[in-house]
Amino acid sequence: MEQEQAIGAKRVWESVKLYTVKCAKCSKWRLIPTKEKYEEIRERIVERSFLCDTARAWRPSVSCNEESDVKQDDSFLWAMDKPRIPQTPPGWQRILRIRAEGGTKFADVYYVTPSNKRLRSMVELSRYINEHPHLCEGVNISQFSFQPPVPLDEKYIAKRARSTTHDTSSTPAAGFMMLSLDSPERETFNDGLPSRWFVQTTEKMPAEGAVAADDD
DNA sequence: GCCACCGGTGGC
DNA sequence: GCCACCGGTGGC
Repeated sequence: MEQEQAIGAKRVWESVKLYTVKCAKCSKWRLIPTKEKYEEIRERIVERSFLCDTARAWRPSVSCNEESDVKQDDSFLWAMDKPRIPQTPPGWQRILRIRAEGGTKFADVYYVTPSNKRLRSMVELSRYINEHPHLCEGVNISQFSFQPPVPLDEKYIAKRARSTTHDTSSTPAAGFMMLSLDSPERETFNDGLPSRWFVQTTEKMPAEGAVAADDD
């Protein structure tokens, strides 16, 4: 039997590095330790408000009296995520890729299948499920959502290809990211933004992987 | 040659 | 007007 050797070969790089959710009571940001936990919270945030108390499950000492885990300043790129996105089925990955600043879109969502195939849309997904029933037992399309987050800083996206040719040294959006969830209390944000999830990245990163090594 | 990334567009 | 979908392509 061939192992999953091939799986490690393809590197799938998630833009989001950090996840945070806002306490519905004190409005402070609490970091979420894992993507899995974050997805669990995100799925049910509307029904179950997130509180600092919730974070005690992994951080017993935390309370509303403590300072926010993260400051909402511009050292990060923040994006609002959507609630009710289903938890990713076991064996699959839901990947968020943030695009470079100044483009026409903010982010792409895709799923990586148990056989390490990258799917870009519901069309591709349902085709895959049909063609690989043995890999997709107990899985159906209601468990998937390609809904991307939106940038908190709307200037991140160029509204449209404009005549103004700005020669930005367009930095790759790759960086440390933080995905965070606002409290679900109010239904409308400032300009009727639909939900209150956020993603953050740090400032510019030189390039993917460039930082890691001191060379050799 | 592959595939990550981006823009175009058709359907709503 | 928006956005889901997918084709093109540039960089590896």
